[in-house]
Amino acid sequence: MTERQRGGRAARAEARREAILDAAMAEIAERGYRATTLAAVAERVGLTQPGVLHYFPSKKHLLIGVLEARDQWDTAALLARSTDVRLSHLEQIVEFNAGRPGVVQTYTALAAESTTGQHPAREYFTERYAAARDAFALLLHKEFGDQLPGGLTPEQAAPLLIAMLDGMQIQWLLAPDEVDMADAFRNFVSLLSAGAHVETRTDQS
Amino acid sequence: MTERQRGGRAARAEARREAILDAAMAEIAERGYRATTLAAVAERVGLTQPGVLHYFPSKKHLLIGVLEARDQWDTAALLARSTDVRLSHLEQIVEFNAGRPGVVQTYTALAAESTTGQHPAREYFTERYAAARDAFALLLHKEFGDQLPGGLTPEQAAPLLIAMLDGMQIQWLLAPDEVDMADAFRNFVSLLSAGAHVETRTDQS
DNA sequence: ATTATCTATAGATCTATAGATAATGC
DNA sequence: ATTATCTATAGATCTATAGATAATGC
Repeated sequence: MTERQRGGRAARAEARREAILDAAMAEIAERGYRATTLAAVAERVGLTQPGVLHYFPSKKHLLIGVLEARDQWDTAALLARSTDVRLSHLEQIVEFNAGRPGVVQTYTALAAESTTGQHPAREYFTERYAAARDAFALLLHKEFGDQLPGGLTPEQAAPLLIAMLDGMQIQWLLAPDEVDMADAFRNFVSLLSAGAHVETRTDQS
Repeated sequence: MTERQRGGRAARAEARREAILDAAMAEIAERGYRATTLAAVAERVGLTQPGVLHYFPSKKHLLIGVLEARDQWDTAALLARSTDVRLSHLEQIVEFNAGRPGVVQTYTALAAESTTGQHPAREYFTERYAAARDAFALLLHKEFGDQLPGGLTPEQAAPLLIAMLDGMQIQWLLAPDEVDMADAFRNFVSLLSAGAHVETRTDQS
């Protein structure tokens, strides 16, 4: 820790790596992974292109680095860690992310891009979505029990909720002024709460 | 018509163009637009790469051609044309498309890809989604009136429905065995019908 | 004549490697 | 010594153009 504060060689290297990841994230958010060039990432951090490759030996390694550095904003990861997240927290997260385009954008665009061809992140996203479905199902179960409106189970509703968030992301990225992520989320939750046999009394009613 | 059957020069040219569009569509579905090469498209139709450029003067023109040839499967376009489409028809379309990966896949992947950077299809998709939101809102209005479960209006529910379909597409492309598009659609419709003040009696109840 | 295709290639990128040089810390 | 960066460049692609040749139909 003192070492980090003093700024030894290792600490500065770590700072560089993070700066490169930030730059890569921004580039990927703007162009997608395939259209991102190492040179553009390099320029963003003030290095030459081989300079970047000193820290990440290939473009693929860089992508993996970006994906692994996700945990702060990845909702699924959050749910996996925390045992007691409720829908109201999720709303805050959605709202927070809506204000920071670059980050979430990176993930939705990357996820969609990863579905095509032999993409280096395909496996990553396949596993991530499977985990997200489980985590969301658990959350919905805690929130609504095992009977949702329309006779849906939490397991059936979870993928819909995730899909809705991803799909809204696309619409929002294309028309940020006409579409509101947080509103959409609230509306969807209303749908899930609608039939709710008021058996789970909410604290604010 | 007889001209087409006889196969005049123009007719054969038209057939070529369509074959090229099919090939391009397949390539784009597999790799996305940016990763698709003219050479790969050419090989698929048995031409050389400049041979393809004889029909579409640039890669961008080819993409535009693909997008404009969409009308058969584009749900939004269908809704725009037909005045009386109901949710049950929509379900059939979803089911039909679920069996023909390549086509819908192309559009969802392209739509997501178009959100990044200066993508040649960005404007196309922006307009398409705006039109889709209107069309779906109209459809929902006809189906459920102006009061949906959770107090949602058709205008609020329409983007959610579209988003859900797009998002499910991503999940399905990543895990075709764990995810079912048609099921998801039916489940979402259940959600929309749930609170439904049984004023519209369903025939099977 | 016009249209369809081909070969050849210019020109633009991009990733990744090789090898040199500068800076840092034991 | 080790690490950080740079310059230079090989090698791989890709789009698009130029120009030649073959096929087709008035």
